[in-house]
Amino acid sequence: MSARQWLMKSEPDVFSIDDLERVRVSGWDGVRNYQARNFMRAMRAGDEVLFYHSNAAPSGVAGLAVVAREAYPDPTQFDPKGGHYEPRATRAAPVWDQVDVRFEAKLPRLLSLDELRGVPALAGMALFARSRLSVQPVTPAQYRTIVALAGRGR
DNA sequence: GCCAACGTTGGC
DNA sequence: GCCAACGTTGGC
Repeated sequence: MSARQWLMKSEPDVFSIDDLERVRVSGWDGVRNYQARNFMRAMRAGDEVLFYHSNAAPSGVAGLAVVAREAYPDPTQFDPKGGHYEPRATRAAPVWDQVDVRFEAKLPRLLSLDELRGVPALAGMALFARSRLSVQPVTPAQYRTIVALAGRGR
């Protein structure tokens, strides 16, 4: 089966596309929403990811990544001193998963949420209707549209 | 920093 | 199982 496409949000103050470029591969830890977790569980190695900067000025799609490792337990859920501790989780029965993503590219320019909202081909994106969902599927057509937009300029 | 939207928790 | 209270996300 060919790769599928996703959008994943990160606050650039915490972890940006530039950080991913530096480290090349990173675990996508800290997701604490069931729907987002379930989407990560559905990811397969090689799936394509739009790296979205949230809580930014402006927010928008900043780069491309690829799923490098499929879902496995997020280690931060076991750390009582960390901000992502999950008291219900045990090693035998973890609650939260993460995937690893590999840096692919920075887009030639950031595609802001505001600009994406104005693109008719993207009208159905979960990004607009489900603004709080930090991991979400993207259709191949939406993915292609965004990559093409980034290369074309405004 | 504010606050609306919305997901989660917990009392009943 | 309902739903009010609470906490978090994320745009602005």
